[in-house]
Amino acid sequence: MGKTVHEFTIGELSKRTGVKIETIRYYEKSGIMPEPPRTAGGFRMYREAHLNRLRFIRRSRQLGFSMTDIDGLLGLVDERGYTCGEVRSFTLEHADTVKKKIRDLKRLEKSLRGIASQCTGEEIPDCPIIDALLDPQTQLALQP
Amino acid sequence: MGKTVHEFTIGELSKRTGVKIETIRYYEKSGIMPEPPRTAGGFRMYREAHLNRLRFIRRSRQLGFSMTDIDGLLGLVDERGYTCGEVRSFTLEHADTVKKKIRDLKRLEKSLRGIASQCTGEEIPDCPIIDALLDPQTQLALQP
DNA sequence: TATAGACTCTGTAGTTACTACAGGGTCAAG
DNA sequence: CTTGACCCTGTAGTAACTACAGAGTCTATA
Repeated sequence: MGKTVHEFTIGELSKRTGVKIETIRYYEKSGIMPEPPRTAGGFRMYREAHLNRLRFIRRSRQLGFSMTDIDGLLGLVDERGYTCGEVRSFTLEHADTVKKKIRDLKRLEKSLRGIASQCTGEEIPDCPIIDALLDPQTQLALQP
Repeated sequence: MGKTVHEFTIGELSKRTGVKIETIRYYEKSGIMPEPPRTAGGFRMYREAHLNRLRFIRRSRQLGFSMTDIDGLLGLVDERGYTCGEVRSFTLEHADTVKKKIRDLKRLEKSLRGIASQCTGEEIPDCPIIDALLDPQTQLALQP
Protein backbone atom coordinates (compact mmCIF):
# COMPACT_ATOMS: atom_id res chain seq x y z
CA MET A 1 0.00 0.00 0.00
CA GLY A 2 1.26 3.49 -0.68
CA LYS A 3 2.62 3.57 -4.20
CA THR A 4 4.94 6.45 -3.52
CA VAL A 5 6.66 7.42 -0.34
CA HIS A 6 4.29 10.32 0.10
CA GLU A 7 0.97 8.54 0.18
CA PHE A 8 -0.74 7.05 3.17
CA THR A 9 -4.08 5.66 4.26
CA ILE A 10 -6.75 7.18 6.42
CA GLY A 11 -5.49 5.17 9.37
CA GLU A 12 -2.05 6.76 9.00
CA LEU A 13 -3.59 10.17 8.70
CA SER A 14 -5.63 9.49 11.78
CA LYS A 15 -2.61 8.44 13.80
CA ARG A 16 -0.52 11.38 12.68
CA THR A 17 -3.16 13.98 13.47
CA GLY A 18 -4.99 12.47 16.37
CA VAL A 19 -8.27 12.81 14.50
CA LYS A 20 -10.40 9.69 14.43
CA ILE A 21 -11.06 7.94 11.16
CA GLU A 22 -14.79 8.46 11.35
CA THR A 23 -14.23 12.12 12.02
CA ILE A 24 -12.01 12.46 8.97
CA ARG A 25 -14.70 10.91 6.80
CA TYR A 26 -17.22 13.19 8.42
CA TYR A 27 -15.07 16.20 7.55
CA GLU A 28 -14.93 15.01 4.00
CA LYS A 29 -18.69 14.67 3.80
CA SER A 30 -19.04 18.11 5.34
CA GLY A 31 -16.79 19.54 2.70
CA ILE A 32 -13.98 20.96 4.83
CA MET A 33 -11.66 18.15 3.80
CA PRO A 34 -11.36 17.44 0.08
CA GLU A 35 -12.17 14.06 -1.42
CA PRO A 36 -8.79 12.42 -1.80
CA PRO A 37 -7.81 10.12 -4.66
CA ARG A 38 -8.60 6.46 -4.16
CA THR A 39 -6.85 3.20 -4.84
CA ALA A 40 -8.38 0.79 -7.35
CA GLY A 41 -10.08 -0.89 -4.43
CA GLY A 42 -11.53 2.33 -3.13
CA PHE A 43 -9.14 3.21 -0.29
CA ARG A 44 -8.55 6.89 0.33
CA MET A 45 -4.94 7.93 -0.21
CA TYR A 46 -3.64 11.07 1.45
CA ARG A 47 -0.61 13.29 1.20
CA GLU A 48 1.17 16.02 3.14
CA ALA A 49 -1.24 18.72 2.08
CA HIS A 50 -4.10 16.78 3.65
CA LEU A 51 -2.11 16.34 6.80
CA ASN A 52 -1.52 20.05 7.16
CA ARG A 53 -5.08 20.94 6.45
CA LEU A 54 -6.40 18.43 8.93
CA ARG A 55 -4.00 19.59 11.63
CA PHE A 56 -5.19 23.11 11.12
CA ILE A 57 -8.79 21.96 11.44
CA ARG A 58 -8.08 20.00 14.55
CA ARG A 59 -6.34 22.85 16.29
CA SER A 60 -9.07 25.25 15.40
CA ARG A 61 -11.73 22.88 16.68
CA GLN A 62 -9.88 22.36 19.93
CA LEU A 63 -9.95 26.09 20.37
CA GLY A 64 -13.66 26.26 19.97
CA PHE A 65 -14.01 27.45 16.41
CA SER A 66 -17.09 26.11 14.74
CA MET A 67 -16.81 24.17 11.54
CA THR A 68 -18.45 27.08 9.79
CA ASP A 69 -15.70 29.38 11.04
CA ILE A 70 -13.07 27.00 9.83
CA ASP A 71 -14.80 26.67 6.52
CA GLY A 72 -14.56 30.42 6.17
CA LEU A 73 -10.87 30.53 6.88
CA LEU A 74 -10.10 27.63 4.63
CA GLY A 75 -12.37 29.09 1.99
CA LEU A 76 -10.11 32.09 1.81
CA VAL A 77 -7.17 29.82 1.33
CA ASP A 78 -8.87 27.69 -1.30
CA GLU A 79 -10.30 30.49 -3.34
CA ARG A 80 -7.14 32.44 -3.88
CA GLY A 81 -9.36 35.26 -5.00
CA TYR A 82 -8.74 36.92 -1.70
CA THR A 83 -7.08 40.16 -0.86
CA CYS A 84 -4.58 40.25 1.90
CA GLY A 85 -6.73 42.90 3.52
CA GLU A 86 -9.79 40.65 3.41
CA VAL A 87 -7.96 37.86 5.07
CA ARG A 88 -6.63 40.16 7.69
CA SER A 89 -9.99 41.56 8.66
CA PHE A 90 -11.44 38.09 8.81
CA THR A 91 -8.62 37.07 11.09
CA LEU A 92 -9.01 40.05 13.34
CA GLU A 93 -12.71 39.44 13.57
CA HIS A 94 -11.93 35.98 14.79
CA ALA A 95 -9.44 37.37 17.24
CA ASP A 96 -12.21 39.51 18.68
CA THR A 97 -14.49 36.54 19.01
CA VAL A 98 -11.75 34.75 20.85
CA LYS A 99 -11.21 37.72 23.08
CA LYS A 100 -14.86 37.74 24.06
CA LYS A 101 -14.77 34.08 24.80
CA ILE A 102 -11.78 34.60 27.04
CA ARG A 103 -13.57 37.34 28.89
CA ASP A 104 -16.58 35.14 29.52
CA LEU A 105 -14.51 32.22 30.60
CA LYS A 106 -12.50 34.36 33.00
CA ARG A 107 -15.67 35.57 34.62
CA LEU A 108 -16.82 32.01 34.84
CA GLU A 109 -13.62 30.80 36.44
CA LYS A 110 -13.72 33.59 38.95
CA SER A 111 -17.26 32.69 39.92
CA LEU A 112 -16.42 29.08 40.31
CA ARG A 113 -13.38 29.73 42.46
CA GLY A 114 -15.23 32.38 44.41
CA ILE A 115 -18.00 30.14 45.52
CA ALA A 116 -15.63 27.25 46.09
CA SER A 117 -13.42 29.35 48.34
CA GLN A 118 -16.26 29.83 50.75
CA CYS A 119 -16.36 26.14 51.38
CA THR A 120 -15.33 24.79 54.69
CA GLY A 121 -15.05 21.28 53.35
CA GLU A 122 -17.15 20.15 56.26
CA GLU A 123 -20.15 17.93 56.46
CA ILE A 124 -23.55 18.32 55.06
CA PRO A 125 -25.75 21.31 55.12
CA ASP A 126 -25.09 24.94 54.34
CA CYS A 127 -22.71 24.33 51.51
CA PRO A 128 -22.22 27.78 49.99
CA ILE A 129 -22.04 26.42 46.47
CA ILE A 130 -25.38 24.72 46.71
CA ASP A 131 -26.83 27.69 48.51
CA ALA A 132 -25.55 30.04 45.86
CA LEU A 133 -27.05 27.94 43.15
CA LEU A 134 -30.38 27.66 44.92
CA ASP A 135 -30.61 31.28 45.94
CA PRO A 136 -32.72 33.20 43.44
CA GLN A 137 -30.78 36.38 44.22
CA THR A 138 -27.36 35.11 43.27
CA GLN A 139 -25.91 36.24 39.98
CA LEU A 140 -23.21 33.74 39.43
CA ALA A 141 -21.69 34.69 36.18
CA LEU A 142 -22.22 35.53 32.59
CA GLN A 143 -24.18 38.70 32.81
CA PRO A 144 -27.05 39.45 30.34
CA MET B 1 -55.68 30.32 34.93
CA GLY B 2 -53.86 29.58 38.13
CA LYS B 3 -56.32 28.53 40.76
CA THR B 4 -54.20 29.81 43.63
CA VAL B 5 -51.84 32.72 43.71
CA HIS B 6 -48.87 30.43 43.76
CA GLU B 7 -49.45 28.48 40.60
CA PHE B 8 -48.43 29.39 37.10
CA THR B 9 -48.13 27.96 33.64
CA ILE B 10 -45.08 26.86 31.74
CA GLY B 11 -45.12 30.15 29.86
CA GLU B 12 -44.88 32.05 33.12
CA LEU B 13 -42.08 29.80 34.31
CA SER B 14 -40.30 30.34 31.04
CA LYS B 15 -40.56 34.11 31.29
CA ARG B 16 -39.42 34.20 34.88
CA THR B 17 -36.37 32.03 34.33
CA GLY B 18 -35.41 32.83 30.78
CA VAL B 19 -35.55 29.16 29.88
CA LYS B 20 -37.54 28.34 26.78
CA ILE B 21 -40.71 26.32 27.03
CA GLU B 22 -39.40 23.52 24.89
CA THR B 23 -36.29 23.36 27.02
CA ILE B 24 -38.35 23.06 30.19
CA ARG B 25 -40.29 20.18 28.72
CA TYR B 26 -37.01 18.68 27.62
CA TYR B 27 -35.66 18.95 31.16
CA GLU B 28 -38.75 17.20 32.42
CA LYS B 29 -38.33 14.37 29.97
CA SER B 30 -34.66 14.12 30.92
CA GLY B 31 -35.62 13.79 34.55
CA ILE B 32 -33.86 16.80 36.02
CA MET B 33 -37.13 18.66 36.40
CA PRO B 34 -39.99 16.81 38.12
CA GLU B 35 -43.32 16.20 36.43
CA PRO B 36 -45.56 18.94 37.78
CA PRO B 37 -49.27 18.57 38.55
CA ARG B 38 -51.64 19.29 35.68
CA THR B 39 -54.93 21.07 35.22
CA ALA B 40 -57.98 19.07 34.17
CA GLY B 41 -57.14 19.99 30.60
CA GLY B 42 -53.56 18.81 30.87
CA PHE B 43 -51.65 22.06 31.39
CA ARG B 44 -48.60 21.93 33.61
CA MET B 45 -48.90 24.00 36.75
CA TYR B 46 -45.76 25.11 38.53
CA ARG B 47 -44.86 26.65 41.87
CA GLU B 48 -41.96 28.39 43.59
CA ALA B 49 -40.01 25.21 44.17
CA HIS B 50 -39.95 24.56 40.45
CA LEU B 51 -38.81 28.08 39.81
CA ASN B 52 -35.84 27.75 42.12
CA ARG B 53 -34.83 24.42 40.77
CA LEU B 54 -34.98 25.62 37.21
CA ARG B 55 -32.93 28.69 38.05
CA PHE B 56 -30.37 26.43 39.61
CA ILE B 57 -30.24 24.39 36.46
CA ARG B 58 -30.00 27.40 34.22
CA ARG B 59 -27.16 28.96 36.17
CA SER B 60 -25.28 25.72 36.31
CA ARG B 61 -25.62 25.33 32.57
CA GLN B 62 -24.35 28.86 32.05
CA LEU B 63 -21.36 27.93 34.16
CA GLY B 64 -20.66 25.10 31.81
CA PHE B 65 -21.82 22.19 33.90
CA SER B 66 -23.21 19.35 31.84
CA MET B 67 -26.68 18.03 32.51
CA THR B 68 -25.11 14.95 33.99
CA ASP B 69 -23.10 17.15 36.32
CA ILE B 70 -26.23 18.99 37.31
CA ASP B 71 -28.07 15.78 37.84
CA GLY B 72 -25.30 14.83 40.20
CA LEU B 73 -25.44 18.12 42.03
CA LEU B 74 -29.21 18.02 42.33
CA GLY B 75 -28.97 14.45 43.43
CA LEU B 76 -26.75 15.61 46.25
CA VAL B 77 -29.20 18.34 47.10
CA ASP B 78 -32.23 16.08 46.92
CA GLU B 79 -30.62 13.44 49.01
CA ARG B 80 -28.96 15.76 51.45
CA GLY B 81 -26.30 13.13 51.64
CA TYR B 82 -23.55 15.29 50.20
CA THR B 83 -20.43 16.66 51.79
CA CYS B 84 -19.50 20.25 51.21
CA GLY B 85 -16.04 19.04 50.31
CA GLU B 86 -17.43 16.84 47.57
CA VAL B 87 -19.22 19.71 45.97
CA ARG B 88 -16.20 21.95 46.28
CA SER B 89 -13.81 19.59 44.58
CA PHE B 90 -16.33 19.04 41.85
CA THR B 91 -16.48 22.78 41.30
CA LEU B 92 -12.72 23.29 41.40
CA GLU B 93 -12.18 20.54 38.92
CA HIS B 94 -14.47 22.34 36.57
CA ALA B 95 -12.64 25.60 37.21
CA ASP B 96 -9.40 23.97 36.15
CA THR B 97 -10.91 22.86 32.89
CA VAL B 98 -12.01 26.40 32.24
CA LYS B 99 -8.56 27.68 33.08
CA LYS B 100 -6.98 25.44 30.48
CA LYS B 101 -9.41 26.62 27.87
CA ILE B 102 -8.52 30.22 28.65
CA ARG B 103 -4.83 29.49 28.29
CA ASP B 104 -5.33 27.96 24.87
CA LEU B 105 -7.52 30.76 23.67
CA LYS B 106 -5.01 33.36 24.78
CA ARG B 107 -2.35 31.66 22.76
CA LEU B 108 -4.63 31.59 19.76
CA GLU B 109 -5.56 35.25 20.05
CA LYS B 110 -1.91 36.17 20.22
CA SER B 111 -1.17 34.14 17.13
CA LEU B 112 -4.04 35.60 15.19
CA ARG B 113 -3.09 39.15 16.03
CA GLY B 114 0.54 38.43 15.41
CA ILE B 115 0.09 37.22 11.88
CA ALA B 116 -2.52 39.86 11.14
CA SER B 117 -0.11 42.59 12.15
CA GLN B 118 2.28 41.51 9.44
CA CYS B 119 -0.31 42.26 6.81
CA THR B 120 0.26 45.02 4.37
CA GLY B 121 -3.37 45.03 3.33
CA GLU B 122 -2.26 44.95 -0.24
CA GLU B 123 -3.28 42.73 -3.08
CA ILE B 124 -3.02 39.06 -3.41
CA PRO B 125 0.07 37.02 -3.04
CA ASP B 126 2.38 36.56 -0.12
CA CYS B 127 -0.24 37.20 2.49
CA PRO B 128 1.44 36.18 5.73
CA ILE B 129 -1.76 34.81 7.19
CA ILE B 130 -2.36 32.44 4.35
CA ASP B 131 1.26 31.48 4.39
CA ALA B 132 1.02 30.71 8.07
CA LEU B 133 -2.08 28.60 7.53
CA LEU B 134 -0.50 26.64 4.78
CA ASP B 135 2.89 26.22 6.31
CA PRO B 136 3.20 22.92 8.12
CA GLN B 137 5.86 24.36 10.39
CA THR B 138 3.71 27.07 11.77
CA GLN B 139 2.28 26.46 15.17
CA LEU B 140 -0.75 28.66 15.17
CA ALA B 141 -1.77 27.75 18.63
CA LEU B 142 -2.13 24.83 20.93
CA GLN B 143 1.10 23.05 20.48
CA PRO B 144 1.22 19.46 21.82
C1' DT C 1 -72.88 31.65 25.52
C1' DA C 2 -70.14 31.77 21.79
C1' DT C 3 -66.03 32.78 19.86
C1' DA C 4 -61.49 34.82 19.11
C1' DG C 5 -56.95 34.38 20.01
C1' DA C 6 -53.42 33.46 23.11
C1' DC C 7 -51.62 29.77 25.15
C1' DT C 8 -50.50 24.75 25.75
C1' DC C 9 -50.24 19.84 24.47
C1' DT C 10 -47.62 15.66 22.21
C1' DG C 11 -44.67 13.98 18.97
C1' DT C 12 -41.34 14.19 15.53
C1' DA C 13 -37.46 15.97 13.24
C1' DG C 14 -33.53 19.15 12.73
C1' DT C 15 -29.12 21.14 14.68
C1' DT C 16 -23.67 20.53 15.64
C1' DA C 17 -19.81 17.81 15.80
C1' DC C 18 -18.91 13.95 16.28
C1' DT C 19 -18.79 8.49 17.67
C1' DA C 20 -20.18 3.68 17.17
C1' DC C 21 -21.52 -0.04 15.03
C1' DA C 22 -22.89 -3.67 11.20
C1' DG C 23 -21.83 -6.11 7.37
C1' DG C 24 -19.03 -6.27 3.92
C1' DG C 25 -14.66 -5.57 0.72
C1' DT C 26 -9.30 -4.79 0.18
C1' DC C 27 -4.44 -5.18 1.00
C1' DA C 28 0.07 -7.20 1.91
C1' DA C 29 2.57 -10.75 4.13
C1' DG C 30 3.52 -15.60 4.89
C1' DC D 1 -4.17 -18.23 -1.36
C1' DT D 2 -5.45 -17.51 3.04
C1' DT D 3 -5.09 -14.74 7.23
C1' DG D 4 -5.67 -10.71 9.70
C1' DA D 5 -5.32 -5.98 9.77
C1' DC D 6 -7.20 -2.48 7.58
C1' DC D 7 -10.76 0.08 4.91
C1' DC D 8 -15.49 0.85 2.80
C1' DT D 9 -20.63 2.70 3.14
C1' DG D 10 -24.56 3.52 5.62
C1' DT D 11 -27.23 4.03 9.58
C1' DA D 12 -28.04 5.30 14.16
C1' DG D 13 -26.75 7.19 18.59
C1' DT D 14 -24.82 11.16 21.70
C1' DA D 15 -25.69 16.14 24.16
C1' DA D 16 -28.51 19.83 24.69
C1' DC D 17 -31.35 21.88 22.80
C1' DT D 18 -34.70 24.18 18.98
C1' DA D 19 -38.43 24.13 15.70
C1' DC D 20 -42.25 22.85 13.81
C1' DA D 21 -47.17 20.54 12.91
C1' DG D 22 -51.58 19.75 14.17
C1' DA D 23 -54.57 19.58 17.74
C1' DG D 24 -56.63 20.84 22.23
C1' DT D 25 -57.44 24.39 26.33
C1' DC D 26 -58.23 28.63 28.67
C1' DT D 27 -60.17 33.10 29.36
C1' DA D 28 -61.65 37.72 28.08
C1' DT D 29 -64.94 39.92 25.62
C1' DA D 30 -69.17 40.75 22.58
